[in-house]
Amino acid sequence: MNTIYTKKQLEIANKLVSVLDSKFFKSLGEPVRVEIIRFLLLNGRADIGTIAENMPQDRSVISRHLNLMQDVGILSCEKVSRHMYYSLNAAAFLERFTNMKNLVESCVKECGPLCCK
Amino acid sequence: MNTIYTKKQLEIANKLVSVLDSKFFKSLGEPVRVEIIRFLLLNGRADIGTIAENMPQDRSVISRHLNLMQDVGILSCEKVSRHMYYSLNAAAFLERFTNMKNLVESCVKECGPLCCK
DNA sequence: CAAAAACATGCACGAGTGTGCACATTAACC
DNA sequence: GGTTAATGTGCACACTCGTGCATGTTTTTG
Repeated sequence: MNTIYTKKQLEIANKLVSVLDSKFFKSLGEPVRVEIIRFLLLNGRADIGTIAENMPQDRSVISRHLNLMQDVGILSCEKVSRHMYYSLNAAAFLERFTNMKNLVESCVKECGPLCCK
Repeated sequence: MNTIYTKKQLEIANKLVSVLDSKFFKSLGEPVRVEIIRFLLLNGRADIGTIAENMPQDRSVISRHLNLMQDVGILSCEKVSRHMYYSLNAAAFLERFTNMKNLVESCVKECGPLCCK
């Protein structure tokens, strides 16, 4: 087993674990939630009832999915009277993917010659 | 509910569902598997026994994780005598993140004014 | 040919979670 | 102030899946 790597390699590889957040991936690992993102992209801000009308699941189920995605930081929500409006947090959403892409790129560049073959 | 969107918006939003593959996200939603990726980045190609020695889980468990990640396309494997060697498929791994980042970027640009507020 | 090493696989157990229903809660409307 | 609409929540059920152990399979080694 090879235990010789530079500080830079170690630093980047460890950062990978934090950027590849399991909560974020789990939230996107559920097809229903991706479908919700797609809906919000096309239709913009909407309340729970409207979103649930376009999904096969029960309204309470959609409510829980939305709440979870807001916790992760993908969605923003705002309460207006008795309606709860959700919208895609596009900036944060894009930033997550940009960070992941950049970090994976750095990892491959830094550890590439070693990790492949 | 707003049902007026351009062909381009619809096309990109639908593509999102295919690129945001749930199997891929589920595979990265498990911390053990991210740890395996980190190990392969730092140590390069290794057989199952060597990888399992550095993880708290049983060898059979690691074997299943590796097999799953190979199915998804993250890892490559090669059988040499009775050893099964795994390595990170860096090119495919990076390509997945690059595709996701680019597509999300397109989505936000195309649907941004509509989806946010 | 027997024994050991490396791995795959079947099995059962437990934790997590998506789901739907019933009910509680909050706010607008008559 | 009572009713209705929109949402939050507790609960039970089923299913997925990570885990470890035991066993089977293949290949090397003595």
